[in-house]
Amino acid sequence: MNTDNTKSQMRKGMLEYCIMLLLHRQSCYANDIIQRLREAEMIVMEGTLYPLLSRLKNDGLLGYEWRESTQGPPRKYYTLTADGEEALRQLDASWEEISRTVNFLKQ
Amino acid sequence: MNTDNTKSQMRKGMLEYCIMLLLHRQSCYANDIIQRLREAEMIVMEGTLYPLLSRLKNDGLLGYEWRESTQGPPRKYYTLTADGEEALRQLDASWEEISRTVNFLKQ
DNA sequence: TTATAGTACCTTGCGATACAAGGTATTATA
DNA sequence: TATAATACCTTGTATCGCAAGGTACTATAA
Repeated sequence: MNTDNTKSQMRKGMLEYCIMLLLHRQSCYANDIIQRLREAEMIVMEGTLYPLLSRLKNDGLLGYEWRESTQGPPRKYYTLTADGEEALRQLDASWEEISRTVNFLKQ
Repeated sequence: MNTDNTKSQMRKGMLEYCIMLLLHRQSCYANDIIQRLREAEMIVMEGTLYPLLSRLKNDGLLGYEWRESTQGPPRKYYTLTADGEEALRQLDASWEEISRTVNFLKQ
């Protein structure tokens, strides 16, 4: 029984949405995001996150700026662009639709 | 902006769960499932559904039986097995967890 | 009887993406 | 000066949804 696989599949598509929800509230750099999503019980790997952030940036949904750190190398802080905020609103709607679907099917 | 792509990604992982929710209530054959999920606003393609049903059957989560049709060729009706019911309960828990995560991130 | 349309099942090839593993660069500390 | 810690990124693999194409059976019309 591969429930773990299905479970991870269920979480897969939600990742972008969750990351955008996070960035809607505050700018973050990669390790911030990993940390905060872990607190929200969603595990993300570095190898997943970096390409995903690049993808969203190339799509114009995210921007970033370098900030110095007192602890090590500089950090790349990502922020939602106006297009990103608009996309997030559409994803909010998609999430609502999925919720409705599941609740409908659960009767 | 590829919101459609992200939206479809969001739905991706939910498909198995939704199909199992459906089969929990009644046995269905493929076109039944496509029809009923469409009513629940979740679009599924044949090329997606058939391999998915085979996968779940091979994992022992679904069984099937052939039934004659008055309208054409016989139909393959799928039903949740006991293992399938158990897996569904675990997916219910995963869905609850994802809901909590999203609501937590939405504040 | 034969041809056509409808229904139902399945497979192949492609693209997208999460993840594991490995790599590079910068900074602080021993 | 060497090591550890932090931070960024890339490559290779496996999975999976989807579009397109294919086979088979049944009913209907010519």
